[in-house]
Formats: sequence, structure tokens, C-alpha cells
Amino acid sequence: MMAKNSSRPELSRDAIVERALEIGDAETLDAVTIRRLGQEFGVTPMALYWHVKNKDELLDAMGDALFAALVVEASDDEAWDVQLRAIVQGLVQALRRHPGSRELAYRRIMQCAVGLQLTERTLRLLRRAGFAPRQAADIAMHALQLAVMLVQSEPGAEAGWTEDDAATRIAEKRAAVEQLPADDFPYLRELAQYMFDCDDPDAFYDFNIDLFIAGARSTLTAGETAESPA
Amino acid sequence: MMAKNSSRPELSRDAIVERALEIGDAETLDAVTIRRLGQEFGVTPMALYWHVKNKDELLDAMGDALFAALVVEASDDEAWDVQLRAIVQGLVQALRRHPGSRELAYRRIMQCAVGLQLTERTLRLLRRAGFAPRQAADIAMHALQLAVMLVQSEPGAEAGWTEDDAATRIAEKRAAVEQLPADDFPYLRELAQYMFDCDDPDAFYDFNIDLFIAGARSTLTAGETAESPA
DNA sequence: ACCTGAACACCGTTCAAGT
DNA sequence: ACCTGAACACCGTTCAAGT
Repeated sequence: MMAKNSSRPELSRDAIVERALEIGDAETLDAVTIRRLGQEFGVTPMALYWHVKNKDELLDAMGDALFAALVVEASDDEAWDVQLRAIVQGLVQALRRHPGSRELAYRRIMQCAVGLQLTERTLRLLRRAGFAPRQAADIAMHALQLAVMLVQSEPGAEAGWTEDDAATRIAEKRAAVEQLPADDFPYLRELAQYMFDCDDPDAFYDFNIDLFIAGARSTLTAGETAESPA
Repeated sequence: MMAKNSSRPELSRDAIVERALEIGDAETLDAVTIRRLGQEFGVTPMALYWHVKNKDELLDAMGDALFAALVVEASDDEAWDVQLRAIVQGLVQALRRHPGSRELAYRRIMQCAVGLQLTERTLRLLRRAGFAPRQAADIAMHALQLAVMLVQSEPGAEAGWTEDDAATRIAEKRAAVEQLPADDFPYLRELAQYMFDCDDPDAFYDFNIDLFIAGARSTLTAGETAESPA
């Protein structure tokens, strides 16, 4: 019952998931391996199978863990568009915590408890705002997937490597664009700095979220004559 | 030089990529294996390394191939929002051809020739429409990523399995939602049919694309006083 | 130019067995 | 309840060698 080694935590499902996320961030998702994890815990690979059914279940658990840090900074009685923005922003903040495992969010967002609760809340606020059922469903899904998409495509945050390594990758991309024929790609060459380098990630997220909210808003006003709110 | 077996095509880079996409669609992306491909061509695994540097390059080539079928049904002198819609639609149509390999599109869209040309065209039309440089860059990226996102999240098109197998998976998901406590998830239960079953995929795509276009449109009019078009 | 044989260092997973 | 040993069927990849 006593800790055998203070630097080596007890083996448990949560500890495994946590360590897996760390490895994903420090290296890559395919560095996350049953055998590697066993090694990190000073245990044989097979020991993990007691705590986790198989690797797929581990990846699912990692995906679910991404949503654990979710906080939505808006109360139920604020305007629907304020709430919707807060939901997407909260999701983005949560997912950004583990860059290496961002792609796992896709398949778990409509599966895990937090994701379902968030979906419920989004549907509720959209229905109450006056969106038709079909619209509410589509916009809710769009909102959640948008958050995943933005995090996944944030310029200059491809794989979870060292920070200065990311800088070199960006430089490579920009260099590749510089080499394109100026006659055929004038605009791309002119705007390359904006596409690959992201000096201000928060501005990037804000702009794209606003774009989405504006679209939703105009959809609502356009359909208001045809549909009657519940 | 003569075909040794008419049912077994010559080994070549293109043939390998094509077969890999077929396997991805018929089964899953991780059924796509160097060894499996060698087997399908009646050749040892190592033979592939002559035509393809390594597996990563193969996956990249598969991703690039997704964009090969791209057609944008809009000419340069149509309104900018019509063109923008046609671009996203064209991309969606192209990516839908290989459901099993959709996830590969993400990392190649700004890398492959077709993707770069499409980006250039999008930037050009947005700049000419009057968007500021930063806005044009963000919206262009958003447009391209949106297409990938929609294809990846089309309800009821998760993995590239049999069509009736997809039906059972949808039924499972809906059943899971039915089991949720009615007090906590009234909206989700009410709208479950819209979220998981997609009776009309084209309508799904149209709605979401329109949502995006509407957002872009309102961004343009909002910023028109501040920015002067080129 | 194009392919094979043999070998290496990895995977995930099962299952009976230990404590 | 929790972990190990041994084994199995897979991977991707290299490299010298064949034709």
C-alpha cells in the first residue's frame, strides 16, 4: 500500500489516460503506445489491460478527458448569441489544453457525458431563440464541430512538438509558398504571413467564431417569418 | 511488357494510391497497410518502397488524390458569394468520393497543388470583394476547412463500412440517446432524429454552407466603412 | 529500373498462471 | 484484485542481393 517510488505514480485508469495525454503533447499521438505506457509506469504492457479494455477504449477515454476542463462562461438568461459564443469559446479553450490529442475530440463530442450535456444546452438555447428543430440541430452540431475544427487548424499548431520546432515548421511552409511562381500565386504569396503564422491566436478564434455567430443570426432573422417560435 | 494477369494491374505509384483509397472505403484507413497492398498486387511488401518513399508519403499521396476530382462550378465574373459557395460545394463533392480517407484531407489541403490553386482563387475573390488582407486569409482558410469538417461530420457517414452497417450504427446512437434521462435531456431526445440520421445529405451541406456564406457577407458589410477595397 | 530474402525493431492482444 | 510470462499475429523499414 505504500508508494514504491514517489516519482512513479500508482497505476490506474486515470493515471494512464493522463500520462497518455502528456505523451501525446510532448511527442505525437502515435508515440502513445500500450508498451510505452507500461514502461513509463514500470510495469509490463499487459498490466494496462486490467485498467483499460483495449487501445481503442484508451483513445476514447483520452478524447473524453479533453472535455473535462470545459467551462462555459455565460448564464442561461443571457442573449442566445452571447451564450452560443461562450459555448464555442469554452470548447476551444478546453481542447487547446492538449494539442497532441485534438483529433480525438471529433468522435467523442457527441458521445461523452460533457459533450451530450453541452449539446443539450445548445439545442435548448437555440430552440428558445426561435430556431426551427432542423435548424437548431444543424447549428448545434456546426457549433461544436467548429470548435474542434478551429483548434485543429490553428495556424502554426500542427503537431505537439517543441515550441521553437513549431517556428521552424512555419518557416518551412512560408518558404515553400515563397517558391511558388509569382505570376500564378500573387495573392497567396502576399497573404502567406496571415495563413501560416498566427501571431495572435485569440484574435483568430474570435474572428472565426464571430463569423459563425453572424451567420446564425442572419439565418434566424431570415426564417422568422416562416417559423413560429415554440 | 505484356500484362501477366488481367485482373491484377501493374504496380505503379498511381495504382497503389488508387487501391489504397479503395481499401480505405471498403474497410477502414488502418486496413491500408504496406503488406496488405503488396499482397493485393501479388508482390512482396518491399516492392512498394520503390514507388513510394514510406507509408507517410503514401498517406499524403492519398490525401492529394482526394482533391483530384475537384471541380468548381462558377466562373470568375460571378458574384463573390456565389463563387465562394461553389468552391466549398466543389470541395465537399470531391471529398465525399472517398469516405474512408476523408481525414487525410486536413493536412494536405494547404500542401497539394490543387489545394494551393484553390486557396489562391479564394484569396483573390475575397480581396476583390473588398475584404481586408487578414479577413481574406481567415475566411479562405475557414472555407476550406469547413468543407473538410462538414464531410467528416456528415451524420451517418462515420467509417467507410457497408451501407446497411451504417444504418445499424445510426440506430445504436439513437438508441443510446433514447436511454438518456428524459428530465435532463429533453431537447436532445426530441431532436435526436435530426442529429444522427441524415435523410437528405445535400440539404445538410447546403444549410451549413449558407450559414457560412451569410456570416462572411455580414462581416463584409460590417467592415466596409473601415477598409477601402484594393 | 524494378523486385526479393532475410532480418530488425517494433506493435496490440490473449490466456493461463502467479500473488 | 491486480500483475506477469510466454506466445501469436501482425506492423513498417533497411539493406544487400538478384534480374
